[in-house]
Amino acid sequence: MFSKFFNLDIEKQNRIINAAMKEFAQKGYDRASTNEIVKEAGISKGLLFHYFQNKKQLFLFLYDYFMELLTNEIFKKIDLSESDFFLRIQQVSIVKMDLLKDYPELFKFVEIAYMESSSDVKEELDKRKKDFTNLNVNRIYEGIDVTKFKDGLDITKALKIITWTIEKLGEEALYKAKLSPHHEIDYDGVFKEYKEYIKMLKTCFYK
Amino acid sequence: MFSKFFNLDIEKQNRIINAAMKEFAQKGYDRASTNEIVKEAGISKGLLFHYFQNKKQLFLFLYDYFMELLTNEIFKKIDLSESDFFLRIQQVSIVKMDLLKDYPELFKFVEIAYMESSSDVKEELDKRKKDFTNLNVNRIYEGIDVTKFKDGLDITKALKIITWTIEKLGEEALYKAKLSPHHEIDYDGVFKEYKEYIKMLKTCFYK
DNA sequence: TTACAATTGACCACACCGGTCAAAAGGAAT
DNA sequence: ATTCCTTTTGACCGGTGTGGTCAATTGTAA
Repeated sequence: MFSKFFNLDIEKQNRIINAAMKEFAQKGYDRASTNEIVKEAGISKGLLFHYFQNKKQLFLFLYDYFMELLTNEIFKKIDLSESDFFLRIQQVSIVKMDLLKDYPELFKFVEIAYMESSSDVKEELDKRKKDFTNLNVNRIYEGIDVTKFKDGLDITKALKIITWTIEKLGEEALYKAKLSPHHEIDYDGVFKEYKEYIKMLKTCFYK
Repeated sequence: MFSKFFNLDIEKQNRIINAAMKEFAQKGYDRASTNEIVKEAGISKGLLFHYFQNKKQLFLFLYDYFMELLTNEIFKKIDLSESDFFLRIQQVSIVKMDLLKDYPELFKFVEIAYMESSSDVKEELDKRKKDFTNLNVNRIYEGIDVTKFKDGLDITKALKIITWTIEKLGEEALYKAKLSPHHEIDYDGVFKEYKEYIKMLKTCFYK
């Protein structure tokens, strides 16, 4: 299907993939412009449509490509036998941060793909979602050692509060980075704050 | 400036305001279409531009209109002498929910205005933000009775965890509503869950 | 009947869109 | 130098939708 594309030198492949991903992430499917993609990738319009039949195929290719990359990266680096929830979720956070370093727009792309989905691609996208979402998301909560939590505690709620806090911390870090001069995330600062919150939540919820 | 507009019967004013706000909330400034606005409002294209010089003025008018409405509503219904943080934030949540009932798209509009801001309106918008944001946002944290919190606790962090949890609860409720058949928020269910979370957080952070 | 304000919607020039295709450029083998 | 094939180009196409205009119509009150 995309064998022609994969015969390109990798550097060019990546230029195209990242340019397209960035454009879709910023503007969503409908508003994303193939003209902008080829300009950013430094190739001609014709070439893009030589490798990808049309805009829709390009988008779905990117979706598959990054979803596989994402799951591979996450489950390669996560130790699912770790039963302490805080350590488990810390692993996830670190993998996410690493990915965010290499592909700054990746999560926005995934979010776009998950939420909006213009009618053009919605149907194809929904097929793919069913195979993926809950399967992998819930695996992160599997095998957690609940005996560490205080007795009588609603553990589901506790896990949610912890997850939400960490998510919001990440969002805050991204927002701060956006306002900073070079749009860089202060990883050390974030991690330090992160550990402080974890400590607080542990005294809250652990025995 | 907009005296012509305010001489219209209120029902028509509201139709125009809500149609425009909805369109901007859904698509952001650039993609929002004046054609869609007039169609939704049930007026002619010419009339819109009779009352509002151009798209930019219309957007800024809406921003001012709703920001004033929002602050008025919130501070009218909030008892700032209430020094218990949970009760204080509960008041805010209730006001927000009420507003969401009357203006379902309002918060998305505010978010759009706060985040994206096409270059066309960014400059004017930034001026307005400075006057507003921190002034009103931080007032919600003013005069809180910190003696109720456990000794040695990092209160700033605790307040954040509480705020974030409640925000995420709200987001979750909205997302659920989106998936439900009539897009209705299950207020009773949300409020029940809300109280359970509050109870948990109180045992965490209060003496 | 008149005068004025409110309202219409066909119309404009323009920007940009996804996609095509004849032609040019590059490279390897002869 | 010539051939042949692949890779790459970018001008070009028909189409869509835009923000904004304005001559003409309608409503209204004197």
